[in-house]
Amino acid sequence: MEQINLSARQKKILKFIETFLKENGYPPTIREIGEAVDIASTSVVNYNLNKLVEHGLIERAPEVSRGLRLVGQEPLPELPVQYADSKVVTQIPLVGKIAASLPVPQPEDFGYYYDKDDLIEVPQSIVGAVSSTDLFALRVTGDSMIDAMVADGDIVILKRQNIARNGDMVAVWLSERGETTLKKYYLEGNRVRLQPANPMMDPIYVNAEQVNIQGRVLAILRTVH
Amino acid sequence: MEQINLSARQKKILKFIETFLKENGYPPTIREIGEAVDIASTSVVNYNLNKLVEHGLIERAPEVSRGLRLVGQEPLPELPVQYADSKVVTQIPLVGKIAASLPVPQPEDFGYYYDKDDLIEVPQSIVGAVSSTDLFALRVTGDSMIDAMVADGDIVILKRQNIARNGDMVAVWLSERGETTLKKYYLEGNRVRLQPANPMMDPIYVNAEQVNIQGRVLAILRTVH
DNA sequence: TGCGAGATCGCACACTCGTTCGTATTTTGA
DNA sequence: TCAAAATACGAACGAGTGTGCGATCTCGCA
Repeated sequence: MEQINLSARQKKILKFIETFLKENGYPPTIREIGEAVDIASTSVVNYNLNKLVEHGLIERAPEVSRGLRLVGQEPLPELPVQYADSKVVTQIPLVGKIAASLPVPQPEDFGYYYDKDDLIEVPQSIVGAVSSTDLFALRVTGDSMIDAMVADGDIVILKRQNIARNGDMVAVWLSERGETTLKKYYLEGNRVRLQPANPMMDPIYVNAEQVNIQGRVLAILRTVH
Repeated sequence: MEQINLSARQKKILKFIETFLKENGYPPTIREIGEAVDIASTSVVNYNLNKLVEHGLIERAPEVSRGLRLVGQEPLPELPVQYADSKVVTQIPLVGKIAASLPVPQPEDFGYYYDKDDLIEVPQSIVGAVSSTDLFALRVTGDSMIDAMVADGDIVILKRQNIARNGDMVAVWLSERGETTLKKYYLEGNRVRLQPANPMMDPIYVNAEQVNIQGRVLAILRTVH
């Protein structure tokens, strides 16, 4: 049995490819990998990717953009829940908070273990058949989402995904404004119309490349005391 | 249900994306699709891909090479989960709708039988130990509750009670105005201050005898789509 | 101290690939 | 039958993207 000896960078790269693929349905580019794991030079990413090929962990198609494939795809660790014969509740990790001034927490920020206190229970009738590993929840802090009809203390239940369909309610990071917001998403040409849920508020328009979709909003939950 | 009507080309494209993805692990480019289905122009492929997006069969990431994803091809739906022994959901009847112009439905209005479709499932962690016979749910219609941060289509989960403590969020019927509203309740002397959940809105003051408490709000649930 | 292999960096070339635009052809509906 | 809408075409632009190369850095080892 060959001993696999990966550097920290190579592990990060592998991990990133895995999550990127799951979220987007297509592999990342060399530059996207570099940005994600803090490598300035594309050639270094290329170098490490070739190392991963040598170890047999990935395959590459030469001269092909996003020409990556994971081999030996390991299943993602499951949430700590029991299976039973009837379906009722999905447990969703409450992984952080969301505010206008904060970017949405990323998976590497919280890893795959969750505090038991930070599990939100949601009836499956609400989240549907979405895989529970794609779900996460954030607590809203501050009143900055008022135009999305979301109050301080509300819990937003999201499906992690980076692209959306028109009309979806999404959590987006606006790079130019340095701002997180919840809006309805409409791609119109090469700009995006972000429409507040509150019908009395006006939409804002942003160039598509400045809109980073963090997840699609499935539900909003407010408990009063 | 909308009838999906695909042209032969669009079917071929969809089929090709599927097999290409399975063989390569990454999606095809527009030109690869064109070559496979005998389309000379990339713009025609682009055109038909957008049609598939309109039908909700694929998703596209703009300006991204191979930025395709099939929808409805998700990995197997997660197995439903549940605690082995304890009961984790309470079923609450959705007995009607609530709007500013309507009084809250009374028990005699809906009796003790409910349509099975009109049962809302709520985790017990949200409603606590409240007897399920005291619980009911209403669907908000219209935008009249915007100042309570409650949108059209939201579901309000209530405990039926006629008195409230200061700070409770309650559904009240204002007899003088002929109006139903959701507010925070504060008894101040012999008048009542009703404070909107939205901190930007001002409270209203009503004589105590004109305030008919219909129930205490336990939670508000909003599902998107 | 000196050496050499592995790892990293910056950069630029050339190909890849989504998008756009003007035009042509086919289909649709009154 | 005619005009509008839908679909198709071809070409070109420009940003996206993999690759190659020389230089620099790190670290173990003699």
